[in-house]
Amino acid sequence: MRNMPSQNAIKDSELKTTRASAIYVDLRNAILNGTLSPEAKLNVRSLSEQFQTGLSPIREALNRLATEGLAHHADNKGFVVSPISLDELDDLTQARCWMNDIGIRKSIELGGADWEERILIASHRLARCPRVSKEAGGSSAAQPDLAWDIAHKAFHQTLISACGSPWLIETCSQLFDSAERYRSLASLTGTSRSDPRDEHQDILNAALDRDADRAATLLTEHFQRTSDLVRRVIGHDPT
Amino acid sequence: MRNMPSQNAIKDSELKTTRASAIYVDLRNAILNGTLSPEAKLNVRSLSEQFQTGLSPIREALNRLATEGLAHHADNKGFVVSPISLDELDDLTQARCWMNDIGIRKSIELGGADWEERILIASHRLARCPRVSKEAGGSSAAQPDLAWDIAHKAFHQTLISACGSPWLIETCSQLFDSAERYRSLASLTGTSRSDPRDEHQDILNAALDRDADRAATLLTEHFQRTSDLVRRVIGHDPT
DNA sequence: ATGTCAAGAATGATCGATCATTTTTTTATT
DNA sequence: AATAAAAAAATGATCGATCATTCTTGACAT
Repeated sequence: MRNMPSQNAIKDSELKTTRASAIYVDLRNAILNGTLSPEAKLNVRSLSEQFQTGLSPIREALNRLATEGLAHHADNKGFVVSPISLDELDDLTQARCWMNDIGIRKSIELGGADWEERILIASHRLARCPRVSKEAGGSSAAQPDLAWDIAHKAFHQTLISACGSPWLIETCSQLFDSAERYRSLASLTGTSRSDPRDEHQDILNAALDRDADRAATLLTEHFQRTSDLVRRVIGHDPT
Repeated sequence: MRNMPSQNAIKDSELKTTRASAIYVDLRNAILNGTLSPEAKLNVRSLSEQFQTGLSPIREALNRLATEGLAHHADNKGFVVSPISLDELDDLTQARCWMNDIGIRKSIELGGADWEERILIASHRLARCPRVSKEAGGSSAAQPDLAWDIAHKAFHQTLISACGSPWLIETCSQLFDSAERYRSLASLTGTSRSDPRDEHQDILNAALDRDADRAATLLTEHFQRTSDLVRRVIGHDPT
């Protein structure tokens, strides 16, 4: 109710696209990185002031978010940021395990030398990313490490990119984003666990070794471990 | 471009909900049953006349459909009914096989007596449904058999309903609908193949026998067979 | 004929006002 | 004080006008 997306009105994203699309992107990011808290009311008029725009673009953006599952909508009741729950976290984690299991096995089966190179590069870039933001600059507060998040997602998506199914790839992308929301809310971004770097490295090696069983197992354990961590943090303070 | 959803303006669905939601439902059905052809332009003004309403509700409905994947949208270019392709059909079929394989195995593992009864009933209702519409009544042309479609989906969804994953159930639902669009376009609704009734019956029996491997295999073959049929029909006339 | 470019038309996107519903506050009653 | 009904406020949904972009058309030059 009090958290608001950055007070940027019609800025970055606004170039080239429509207002509705720009706002959609901004709101989506705000939800994924926790700037907009679960269950926060998405008041159309308030948002239209914040974004210095009319009601229509806001409404269109909200409709997209609701269809996507990041917001909830009830006729004549308006929009709300989707709630989170441990049950949904479990469901999400299970789905990620299932989907990525298929994805990496298929990729190992079908992926060529180009795929190997791509996962190698993705892994390398992820390893190079600092886990926490530099805290430098003179502007606003310490931002969550966007670069790491991007590299992280790129790595996971590249792992399954050779599976041959656009549908599965897209689904995994959405699942990754939904899960990222939980990671953000548990403040696990970048500054993560014991050593995720090693986990990613191990998965990479298994994939390069074309050891499907090992890769799939490591990947599944990786998701499960992340989920457990999030659960531990979120499970305590009942938002 | 010429096919239009039934000229009903603000009718059935309009009760109780908002215009946007009612129109969303109508348009969605029109796309799924082929009334709106793939690639058909979804002109906002035309639609607003057809539905006797303003621009906003139409736009909201279209935004939802686009996010859902049933329509495509490009900024400043408007909306279009999503195109179909044999590639997408393959992708969709593969995804259905994967998802339902997991779903039915898990259901067989976790489902109790109540689940057995529910699939039995769903199967019975499906078997009872006439495969083609009665052609009776004095109104418009012979409608595709809506009742069968509903029972058909209910049967498949019930099969996986005990899998324990709301996410998987929802995903299968969306996949079913997307596939239904292909079935409709190939005019396979109700009046289907050699004998789908037997296929459904076999799957039911395997499920009741708790034979996961057999059930999963039959289910996969069922989807594959349907896909092949659709491919045969659509593959010829390149829409 | 073909290609280019400038109206003009069509369509998409946005705005602010208005209507409808829901929520909150106030008032009346026990 | 507690409850219920009524009024007021707030919010969601919709409308029609307007602005912006894209598409069409046709004059013109080559």
